[in-house]
Amino acid sequence: MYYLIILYLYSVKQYLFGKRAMSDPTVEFDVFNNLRDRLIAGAFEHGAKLRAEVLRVEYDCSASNIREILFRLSMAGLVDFQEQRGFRVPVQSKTRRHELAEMRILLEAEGLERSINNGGVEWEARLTGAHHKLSHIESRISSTGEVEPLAALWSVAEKEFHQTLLAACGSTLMQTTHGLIYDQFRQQVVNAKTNYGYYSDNIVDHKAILDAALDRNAPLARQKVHEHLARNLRENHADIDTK
Amino acid sequence: MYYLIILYLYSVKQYLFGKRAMSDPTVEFDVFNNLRDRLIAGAFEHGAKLRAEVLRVEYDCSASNIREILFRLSMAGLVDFQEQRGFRVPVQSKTRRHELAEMRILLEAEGLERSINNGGVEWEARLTGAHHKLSHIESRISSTGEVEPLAALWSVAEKEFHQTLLAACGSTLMQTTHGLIYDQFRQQVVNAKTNYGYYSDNIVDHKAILDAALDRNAPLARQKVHEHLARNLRENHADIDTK
DNA sequence: TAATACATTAATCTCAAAATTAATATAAAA
DNA sequence: TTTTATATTAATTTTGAGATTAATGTATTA
Repeated sequence: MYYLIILYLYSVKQYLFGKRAMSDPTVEFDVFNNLRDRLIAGAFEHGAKLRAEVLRVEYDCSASNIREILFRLSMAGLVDFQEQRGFRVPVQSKTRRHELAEMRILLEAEGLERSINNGGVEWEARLTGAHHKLSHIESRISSTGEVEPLAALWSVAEKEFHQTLLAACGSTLMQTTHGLIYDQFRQQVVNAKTNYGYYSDNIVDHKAILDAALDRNAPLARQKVHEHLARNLRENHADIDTK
Repeated sequence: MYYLIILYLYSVKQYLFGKRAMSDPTVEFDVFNNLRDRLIAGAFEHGAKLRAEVLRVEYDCSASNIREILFRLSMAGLVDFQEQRGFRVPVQSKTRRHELAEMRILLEAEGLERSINNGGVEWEARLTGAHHKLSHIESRISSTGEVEPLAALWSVAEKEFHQTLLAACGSTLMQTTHGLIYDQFRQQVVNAKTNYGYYSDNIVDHKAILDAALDRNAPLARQKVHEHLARNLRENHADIDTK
């Protein structure tokens, strides 16, 4: 039928203008990652509506694409969805921050202990490298006293360090689960008006965790992870709406 | 403009044929839950392709609808997605079952301890009730020796019991996370050819967990949860493809 | 025979518009 | 004035079809 003609014309077009490489991500994939990063980085006001039509023009794609992506992000806990009334950025609440911190402690303490037991020298090297990059950034922050200019760099370095704690735990499920929780925690804590979730104690905290890990001291490592994150169980973050 | 005429005609149609109640779930919601339940119950062969066109006619909706739902289920870990080559039922693997069991132990032990510390008499009542229903079904299974006829009933009762263990832990995040893990575990274990994940030791296991919880003996409760689930870390489930 | 290129089919991905519902503004009634 | 009902606008949900890519079959060549 004439379907073949269309396919042929399409192959001619591909020959003339080139085609997308198979390894390239689709539009969906691109937009998904970008939108996720923006949600984690606090690019939207908490509680703000995420209208498909608005994002559609912003990303130059269809509303269906956006809808699929928002559904996925809602399953990742980064977007709230209500039937017939659309998608929203989750509101920041003390309770939610509290629960996310607890879950991080549970997963990172357990995962780190397993990494300490299973990991070899290559894991130690990876962890040391991640810590080096992170502490470099944090010392620059502490010298200038300004988080803002280095917030983006710090975010990726801090995530890398904490993910590496679990890198040798032997369970991809534990790592991916932790990744989801970590992102939600970051979204809850990040606030453009203040410190992006950065604290001055971070330098000593991260160092203590690193040292305990390299010493293969699992109980101490668990304790240091707990101390590092337990701050979020106490402080009120008065700058953030408590709702 | 003439847009209003259409809206008016639509209101006439609603008057004549009735309209969906606001509390009713949308098509999406319905199909999502049904498809999730089927995936957990083992209605599809593991590794089977989930083609949007097939499911579309089955559920009498559009392919976009199915696509959105499959994306959501993929984020829940119940469906595998690959760009440009669609959705599949996850294959059953020993590694995955192992990791899911480990995560269940971690979450249920921790969650149960917190429930023991926080829960009141109403939680005890709920747990006792859930166990009563479960043990009733399990004793019937053990007397007949046939799991099949009661598999569906047992599945919901077992989930209810294990969810109730965390019901008073004070963290909705921990409960929802556990729910996701539990469903994936069930999907991995369920196999229509064998026992749906049921074991004869379940009766004494569940009873031991209940007793420890009612005794407010957190360490013992943790141990019993571990013993109950650790079976999945040892046995090979030779009946299931190990891949 | 095996491997490669091409033709064909079948799937996935993208899109825009129609169908349906929610939200808002306005008028009528209490 | 307050409330309620109605008209209007704006959003979400659903659909089907076109665009693009993957998978399969067939012929050609080494």
